[in-house]
Amino acid sequence: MSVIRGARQRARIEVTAAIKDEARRQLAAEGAARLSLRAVARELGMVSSALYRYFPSRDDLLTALIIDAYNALGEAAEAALAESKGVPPADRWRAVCQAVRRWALAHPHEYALIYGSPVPGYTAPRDTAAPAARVGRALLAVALDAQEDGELGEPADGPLPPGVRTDVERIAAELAADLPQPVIAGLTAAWSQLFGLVGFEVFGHFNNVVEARDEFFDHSCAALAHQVGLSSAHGTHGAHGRLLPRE
Amino acid sequence: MSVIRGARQRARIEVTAAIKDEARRQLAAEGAARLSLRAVARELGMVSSALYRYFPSRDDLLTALIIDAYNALGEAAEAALAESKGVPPADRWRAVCQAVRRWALAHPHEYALIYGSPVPGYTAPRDTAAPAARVGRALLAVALDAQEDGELGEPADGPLPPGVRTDVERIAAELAADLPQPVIAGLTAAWSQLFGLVGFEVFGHFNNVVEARDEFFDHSCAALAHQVGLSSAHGTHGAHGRLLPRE
DNA sequence: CAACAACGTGAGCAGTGCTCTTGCGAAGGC
DNA sequence: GCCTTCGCAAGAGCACTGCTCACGTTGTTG
Repeated sequence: MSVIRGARQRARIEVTAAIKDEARRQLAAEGAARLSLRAVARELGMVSSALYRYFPSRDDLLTALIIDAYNALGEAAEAALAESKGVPPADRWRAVCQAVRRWALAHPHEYALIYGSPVPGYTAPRDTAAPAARVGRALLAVALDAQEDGELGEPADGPLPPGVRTDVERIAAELAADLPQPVIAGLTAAWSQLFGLVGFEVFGHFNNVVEARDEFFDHSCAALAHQVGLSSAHGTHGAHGRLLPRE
Repeated sequence: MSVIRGARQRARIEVTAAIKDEARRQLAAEGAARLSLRAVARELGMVSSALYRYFPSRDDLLTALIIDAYNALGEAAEAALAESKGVPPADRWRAVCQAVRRWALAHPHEYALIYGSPVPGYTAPRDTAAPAARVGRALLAVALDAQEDGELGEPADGPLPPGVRTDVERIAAELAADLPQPVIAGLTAAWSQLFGLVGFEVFGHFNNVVEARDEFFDHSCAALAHQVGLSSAHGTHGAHGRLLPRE
């Protein structure tokens, strides 16, 4: 299984990786719309038709890049989660959010590929589901660890509508997350709202509106943490110097 | 100025409108990526090159559609604002949010055009700024009216970071909005977070996660209203039957 | 009426995704 | 060791795209 069969399969793996690398380069430079199979092949010194031995279509290449992007973003979030072990839950939350934001700002076209308009066919393949869930799982882990340490309050929202309750119960069962129902609901909302904040910044909707991007994002994330039920230690509110070094 | 000069100018206006209509049709049917100048010209019974007398390039056509989409969404939000005059501020807030969501779900490709990945050139023209601001202004109007009626509380967030304060002061001056600073900050965040919620639903990120979309969105919007400082009347929480008829 | 500008036409260029046939060289069974 | 099979690259080609340009036609205006 994991044994390398021969020179042929090894070459195939290498060429596939080279194609993805070059495609990612063009994606980062020009955006998904400008990504061209022929240009990738040209840069790699092969004929365009040869590329179809590795990816059945342009959309399949894009799908591969989508999965890679989800994984890269997920890794960034998980790294922030691991590094912030031990700090107060609200600060951990902000650390994970900032990691997501930083990755998005550093890779705007890849971010647009996964959280912008769904371009290939308008239906995401099944393979993207698991990588796409990694950021959400990282956010959830913050809440889980906070609960373990007894630092998780319950958000004082109104009662959950019945449909939301069944959704929340299913989510709790799937992820084996033994959290209060309002926390899971708040977490789901905060998850999407985080990408609202990040998307607005990356896509330029904050131009001429918000200039102090760093501070505004951090402040808004603190509010999100509160909404989820993560108690914030007073005083550490504006001091994100140690935890989140600038660049 | 407003007098119609002759048959020629009248024809120009009509043809321009016909091109935009057909383009909008193809946009709604297939998405921005599949929109083809030649197909539009073909459908209109003219030669593709003739189309360049009206729009200098494909991107210019798309820009026109973007402005139209911003205006259509803005009108939907403003209509909800006008219709909900007199109801409690939190309910008004939810009504405007639901209007935005409904328009987005009804016009997913147009929504993707304006709030998805920025496709043309990666820099939005200046003409889009004013139409793009209409939804934000509608949300702001809810807070302004609430303040007039003395129904605006102050969100109990931490103190605003200094950079955010200057941003907020500039926004308050530009829009002549005499609101508490934390309200403006919360409003800006809620504005972007609203599009996080809507975008996740339209783009399918809630698939297999949230099924009770209507209830979840309404519940989350109530939380957003609270974050802004709009006091919600208890009891009307889950009853969105009268205010927001299903379809 | 004549000059001009706006407009529609068709050919053409460079580029795209994708298919198909052809030939070559490595992998594996006898 | 030979031979068959299969994976792979090459090249031609199809249908399509955005866009340009020279050419007539036609409404507008001095």
